[in-house]
Amino acid sequence: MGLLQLNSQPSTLSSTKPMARKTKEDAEITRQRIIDAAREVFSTHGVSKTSLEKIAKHANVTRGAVYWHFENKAELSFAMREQVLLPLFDRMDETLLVNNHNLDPLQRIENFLLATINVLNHDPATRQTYEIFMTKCEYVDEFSLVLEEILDNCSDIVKKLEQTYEEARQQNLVHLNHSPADLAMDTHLFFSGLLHMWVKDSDGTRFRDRAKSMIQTHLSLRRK
Amino acid sequence: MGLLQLNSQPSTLSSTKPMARKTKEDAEITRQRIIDAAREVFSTHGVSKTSLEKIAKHANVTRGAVYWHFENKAELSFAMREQVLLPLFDRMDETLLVNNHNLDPLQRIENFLLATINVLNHDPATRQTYEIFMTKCEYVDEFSLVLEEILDNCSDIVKKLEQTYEEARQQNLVHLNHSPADLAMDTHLFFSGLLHMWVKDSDGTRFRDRAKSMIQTHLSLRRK
DNA sequence: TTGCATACATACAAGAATGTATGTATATTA
DNA sequence: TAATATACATACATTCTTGTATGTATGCAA
Repeated sequence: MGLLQLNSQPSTLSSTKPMARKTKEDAEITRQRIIDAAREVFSTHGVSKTSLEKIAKHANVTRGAVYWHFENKAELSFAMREQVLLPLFDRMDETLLVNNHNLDPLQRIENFLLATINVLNHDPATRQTYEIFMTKCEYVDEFSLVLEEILDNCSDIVKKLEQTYEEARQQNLVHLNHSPADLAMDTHLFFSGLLHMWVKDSDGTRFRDRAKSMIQTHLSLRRK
Repeated sequence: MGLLQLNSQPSTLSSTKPMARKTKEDAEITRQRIIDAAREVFSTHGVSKTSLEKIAKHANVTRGAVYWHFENKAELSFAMREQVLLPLFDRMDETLLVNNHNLDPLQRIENFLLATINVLNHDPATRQTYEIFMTKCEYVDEFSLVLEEILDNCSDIVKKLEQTYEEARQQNLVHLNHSPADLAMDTHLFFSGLLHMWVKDSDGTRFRDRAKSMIQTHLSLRRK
């Protein structure tokens, strides 16, 4: 699926003569096709056991094309990761920090968590990318850098959660005997665990259906 | 390290003549040496990029020995995993369920979480194994089975936590508006997230020192 | 329109890893 | 003590994968 010829050229539908393309737009399409193919193959065979040859074939190109657009498998997967990370952080800022529709801070936190789960439920690309980087990827060599990035991002999330909990404290929505910093970290750890469970329950029978309910429970646990 | 000759034979310390051993005890030692070597190499290079040749050399044996004791790399890593999982579950039952020293249920939960972190802090083998299976292993092919096991184990843990929270409820230690099941799942997700953070913060500068404090906070959040 | 850079495809060389087959010396058992 | 199974070491064949080098057709710029 997703492997139909996407040429803008007169589509001679048989690919007997692989004609060389070159417009910048076509190249960009090829690049994206490679990323999409990589995601699909990674998610079934894991990063290590996926050769660039498999990815290329899945994208209807040759390894030449892959090496043209990406230095190697690691760089390709990093590009793949960025495509879902950037929207995630945008969503976080929008949902969590912007005072939407006069929602109270705790509701904004709940909405942020629910929104993330929603995206995972409805966007296969995001879901697969999460699965790949959480259960089908080994954080060694070049991938060690990703671990550092993840820790940085976590700090960022905790910081923003803390900011929101601070608002909640000022509005007297939470019990006063816990600091916003602690509440933020507890929520972050909860959500991190939730995502891991959600991803691991890939057939969706054991945990995924409980996720949203658990988010509501978690928030109600700290509302005054 | 850990590669000293462990022969019970007259230790001709130079290994110029690799003599064939055979007592059952020696074989068991060899088997354990292979597991130890695998753990060390896995934890630096990841499972996929570790060849059986590397493991064998690190254990001062040949691939022949590895293939004698284990079917393949997957089976070897499964054996490695079992060695830390069994003690974990024993510890859980002891710490969590047995009514130690008349500790109240919430204290027993706290102790269980703290004890697990303590083991990670003090036992390098357990720590490395956790790191391997959380960040240096891809859950595809044969390893998919491990994911199922993990989900089963999680259900087990949640069940025991729920049991303990039920005790706490009966002793009026927690707020009554949350079910033991929800409290248990929330705690499990918290701890799952905590372990992932703990493991990822491998240099220990960002998160590990906060772990114990976060556990105490988490428990105090639900104490009446 | 000529020429160069782009966007690939193809070809090549080399190493690495796996599984198995085989050799072999020593414990163990009968 | 002879026979067999154990516990490996060694050798071999094959497959996969990677990186790079090279070929080439086309878009685009001057």
